[in-house]
Amino acid sequence: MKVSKAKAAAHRAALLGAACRLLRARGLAGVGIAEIAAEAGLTHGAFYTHFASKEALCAEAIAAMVAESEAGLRGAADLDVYLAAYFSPQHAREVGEGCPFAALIGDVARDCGGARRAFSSGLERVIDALAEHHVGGGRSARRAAAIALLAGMIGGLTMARSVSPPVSAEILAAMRASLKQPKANPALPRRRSARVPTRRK
Amino acid sequence: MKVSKAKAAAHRAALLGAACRLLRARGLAGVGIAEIAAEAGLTHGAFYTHFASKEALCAEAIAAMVAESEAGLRGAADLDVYLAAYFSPQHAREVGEGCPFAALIGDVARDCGGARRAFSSGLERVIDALAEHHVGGGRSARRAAAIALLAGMIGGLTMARSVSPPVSAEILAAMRASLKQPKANPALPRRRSARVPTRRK
DNA sequence: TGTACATCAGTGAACGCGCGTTCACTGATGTAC
DNA sequence: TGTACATCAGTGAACGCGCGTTCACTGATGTAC
Repeated sequence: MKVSKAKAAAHRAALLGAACRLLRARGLAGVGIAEIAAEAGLTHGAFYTHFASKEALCAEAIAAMVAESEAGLRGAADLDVYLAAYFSPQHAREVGEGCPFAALIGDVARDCGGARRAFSSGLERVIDALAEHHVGGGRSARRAAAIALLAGMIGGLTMARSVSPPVSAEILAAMRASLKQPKANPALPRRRSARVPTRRK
Repeated sequence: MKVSKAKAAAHRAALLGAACRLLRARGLAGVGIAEIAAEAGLTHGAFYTHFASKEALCAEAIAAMVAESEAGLRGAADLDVYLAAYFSPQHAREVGEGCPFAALIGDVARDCGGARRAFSSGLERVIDALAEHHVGGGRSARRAAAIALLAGMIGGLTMARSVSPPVSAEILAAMRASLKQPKANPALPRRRSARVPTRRK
């Protein structure tokens, strides 16, 4: 039966929210439309009044997740605090609520559709956001430093999620120590000073 | 019909080889038994005379891939040369022949079976192999440095594979510059010297 | 060495299953009068 | 404001499809004599 426009909009938001959680936790191929709809309190048929296809949903969910991620990063006052939380055991455990880049980069690297486009444009914006946390050097040098940092973040977190608990803890600790105070940035080997402090500290 | 034992052994090796290539290129869920068997010149029915299940094949294929990867790393004379090749556009392009950790870490992070066990034990051995390329500090400090390096490798390569060609090139260049000569190792912030040269240079 | 036959690697039809998607239908909504 | 009715969000059965796996069967292999 028909429902009010407000309820329909809420249903759409619920579908998108469930998709964000489930896709992150289990991957693009690991979740079905029926489960996403059930999580949102609907049947699978209703899904298609809100989204054209699973592919369209994935693209929109990824766009929403990376936008939220970018906002969180831009709102972070202290990069060290942000990184400590990023490499916390809790973040390693809660894949469904965590960094969408770490959770979905493997799936997206093989995708060729809208999901990849949403992911990659979000990744670029996050590189810029991270670059703004560095001072010194030109735009491309700051971007290079941001890329190296982001690579360590994504690689370190996914590594921690792929091994047994004790090794996971060792990896998280090593990454926290490694990326804290990125003052000796090897991406700028010939700058007069290797010191690249975070913007606010 | 029956075939000679030598041919049967060759068929098994062909199945495993095809699995290694296809699984890396398209992920654990992205390839079917029928396609792997066809790639090896067999039909899907023959597959089950060599492997108990797809899960068993995945575990064995991952074990083979990570062993080969570890051997390549241990045989590398110069880490800088190894890293330059690792972050080459060719390596970013040829997923099916490249680093199994970067290709499969997303899938394995969600797996709970033999595939994950094979992957994680291989990852640990590669951490040790990388640690041996560093001198200075105790075992745990060298492992921490190796973890940070490996995180950058896996994260950087998967990032380069998830974006458009120009950004991919930028990421690869930034990672090559960032990880070359890991002399200023942030994993050892309080050591008397941050200089941790590679073993042979 | 030659023969008879048990073994078993490989074939391909068939299985149940879950997937993404479609569609005839339902009935509350919200608009036209 | 009250009523009649077109709209359309949601339901659930049904679709084709590809998957992993099974199994009766085939026929070359390789062993026992």
